Amino acid sequence: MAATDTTLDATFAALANPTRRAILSRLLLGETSVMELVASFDLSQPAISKHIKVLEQAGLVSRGRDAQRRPCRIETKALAEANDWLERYRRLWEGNLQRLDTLLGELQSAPQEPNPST
Amino acid sequence: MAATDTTLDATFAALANPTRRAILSRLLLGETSVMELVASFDLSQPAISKHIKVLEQAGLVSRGRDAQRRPCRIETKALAEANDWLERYRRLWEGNLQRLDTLLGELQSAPQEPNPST
DNA sequence: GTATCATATTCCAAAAATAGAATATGTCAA
DNA sequence: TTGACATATTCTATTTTTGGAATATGATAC
Repeated sequence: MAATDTTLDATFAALANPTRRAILSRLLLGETSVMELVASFDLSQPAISKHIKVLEQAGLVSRGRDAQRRPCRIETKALAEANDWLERYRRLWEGNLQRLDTLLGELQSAPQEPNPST
Repeated sequence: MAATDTTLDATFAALANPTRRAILSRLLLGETSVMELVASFDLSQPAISKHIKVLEQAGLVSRGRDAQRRPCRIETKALAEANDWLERYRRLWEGNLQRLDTLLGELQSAPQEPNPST
């Protein structure tokens, strides 16, 4: 259920490119063909096809078939896995900060002297 | 407040490497010096220093000073921004699926014939 | 000052990412 | 069939990433 190292590598690497993130944005509006994406992105058709391939191999998009078109749609599983990884870190670390805050709060509850410099 | 394209590029690219994610894991246990990381990772000291630099430039870690040591600690801001980006997509897309489910549910509430193949 | 330890940087090589041009494949319509 | 359109792949060049060896810098101890 948890993402493997390799899966996360592919997912984060796919998300590290602004064109690919923009493609995902576009796909939020609905299934989109390659040529539609080419029209939006000032990149050659092969370049867009390759970006789609990267997204597909990372499991972030899947393809359908509509006559000659191979419409792309977003897949949330890989997105959710990357999300889970980040969430876990964020929570653990914010847990640390929370404990630090608590500690500092406790120290402050038993003050020795007023602090001169703020 | 929202992450720029460039920020997200750097953050996701930094997270796309398993060694760098492992470094972040280690940092969850607390501030760690470069040499401690070198001891854990079967990579040369320069290699580790460079990974730290990537993480630092992505805003994922910051450095302190402890005599000759430059301990690394995790920074949550960049992590949170990447997290927000993913969350937004996940929610929007799951919203789409939700609406689709609703639509299918509505269609099913007014059935024409029993469905023969499950 | 010098010696030592921790870290950073430079230099080099190998591998991967990115992009376009040309070309191949696949699908449909007539 | 052929022609047209959508997409994929190959080839090539450029850039970036990754890593190690050697070296430089920086901080401390003496």
